[in-house]
Amino acid sequence: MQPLTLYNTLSRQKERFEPISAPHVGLYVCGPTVYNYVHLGNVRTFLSFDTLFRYLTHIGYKVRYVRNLTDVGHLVGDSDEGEDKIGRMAKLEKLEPMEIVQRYTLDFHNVMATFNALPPSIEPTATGHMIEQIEAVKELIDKGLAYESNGSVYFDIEQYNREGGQYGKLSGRILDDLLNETRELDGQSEKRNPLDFAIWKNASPEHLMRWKSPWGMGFPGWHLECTCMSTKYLGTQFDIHGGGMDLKFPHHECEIAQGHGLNNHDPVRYWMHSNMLTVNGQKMSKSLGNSFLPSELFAGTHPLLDQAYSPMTVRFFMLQSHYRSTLDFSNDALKAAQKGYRRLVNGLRLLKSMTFEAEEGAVVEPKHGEEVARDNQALYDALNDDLNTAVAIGHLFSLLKKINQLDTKQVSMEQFGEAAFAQLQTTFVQFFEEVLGLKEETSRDQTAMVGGMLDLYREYKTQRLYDKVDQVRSYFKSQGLVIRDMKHRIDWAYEE
RNA sequence: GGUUCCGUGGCCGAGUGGCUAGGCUCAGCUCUGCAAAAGCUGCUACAGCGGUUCGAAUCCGCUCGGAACCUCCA
Repeated sequence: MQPLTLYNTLSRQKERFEPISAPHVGLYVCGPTVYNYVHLGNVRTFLSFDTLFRYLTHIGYKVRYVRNLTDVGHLVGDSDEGEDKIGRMAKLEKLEPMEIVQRYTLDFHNVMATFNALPPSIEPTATGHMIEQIEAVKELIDKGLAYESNGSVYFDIEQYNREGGQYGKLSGRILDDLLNETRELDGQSEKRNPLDFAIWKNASPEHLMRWKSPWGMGFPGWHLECTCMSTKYLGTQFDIHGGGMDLKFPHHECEIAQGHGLNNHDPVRYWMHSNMLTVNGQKMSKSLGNSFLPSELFAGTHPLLDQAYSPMTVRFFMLQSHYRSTLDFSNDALKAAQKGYRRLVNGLRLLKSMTFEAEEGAVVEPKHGEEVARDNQALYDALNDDLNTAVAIGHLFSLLKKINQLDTKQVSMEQFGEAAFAQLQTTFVQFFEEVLGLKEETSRDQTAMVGGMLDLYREYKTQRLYDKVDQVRSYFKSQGLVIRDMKHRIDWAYEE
């Protein structure tokens, strides 16, 4: 197994990754709230963890990757007093909440597939785990860590800390500071302490989404679903929990409190947080109104873009930075990424079409094999170092040079050697496709190409080059197309 | 105000004590019917000021600039 190190937010340093029970790895990532289209900032986080999932799998772990869908409980606006996001959209659009959830879930899945992200092993929903959540609330009340107030239930942070909990340890916050700085908010009278967070919310009849509970009709608090679902599918303690940096506080802090409260030990060994995608140095977010939708990118319709960019260009662009660094989104940066990505794809195509052939007794220059082996090792080293995809890509470019040299015969296969060539193929293809999740994108619109072929056909016909004419016809046929050679017009059609 | 992070060559972006990351752009060369591709070469930076050290982009301090979190957000 590779000596993988990961940056653990809890310890604020890179740590050697040791799973609880190798070769099995439990990975949980906070998924989207499906009340709107996902934007590229959201996508970046999911692609970062997709790469982690791919690499863990590549180096031999059996990963159970759980990524939830939040379809209830995530509130709009301040604290615990906002409206439910799904419910709000449902009212606005006069739809059933489940219609909202369905629409944006489908969009999310499409977008992730477009970016060549692998689906998680389990994709649980908050509404599908109502029983587990109600049970967890009961248990926390029984343990004296939560209290009911007006039909809502709150997690008691002071009590939790009195019993040895360390609320704030993930985000580096000191409880006393938090207490001193908390603003006064409306409706806090229900809580014993402004920092206490809702694990169950009372819901009045106007609420579209509400469930029966021992505390009346209501819905679960946002933080609770991740605790319940991660516990259910990965156990009370699992290996890796990921999410965007903006979830560190309070969401993940609350998850630790709930998990610890329920099971008397921390729920997670390694906490990983991916950094934000920025636009002109500012975080991309819906509320700031500077977000890009994937569809705007593919169509090039966003006002800040001067052309369209393909999904793989964007994936490559994101991989060229480290997941813990902010990444700034701009035309120039994307253009550079597009060029680089295409060069690598061209290399991939060449490499796949090459075969080793050499005369017997040819003299092999060992340096090629050594260099390929060195790059291969460097690729592993880079990814083992907290998933440094940027450095890994650098080594892919180093291998690309070898591919091009072979292709242009600047280095002969004889010199290169069979073993070196085999490793070049394996390493390049595996890292490019399997680990980094990049792939060749065929150009989608072939209308222009067909038109050009048709022009050639006309030309050959005029010149009475009937061999060529037949050749062109058979090309069309091989693509399921036919040429319609009519009196006044030549056109193509789908073969019927 | 509190906590944390960042400031790298024309652009993007790795790198945390000595060993030129890489990509894009630009210039030159080789190759070449043209065009391209490819290969080679060049452009050698670390916000500013101090300090530690034989040696700092990398550690420490200050200054300037920017960001995230502290409230829903990937």
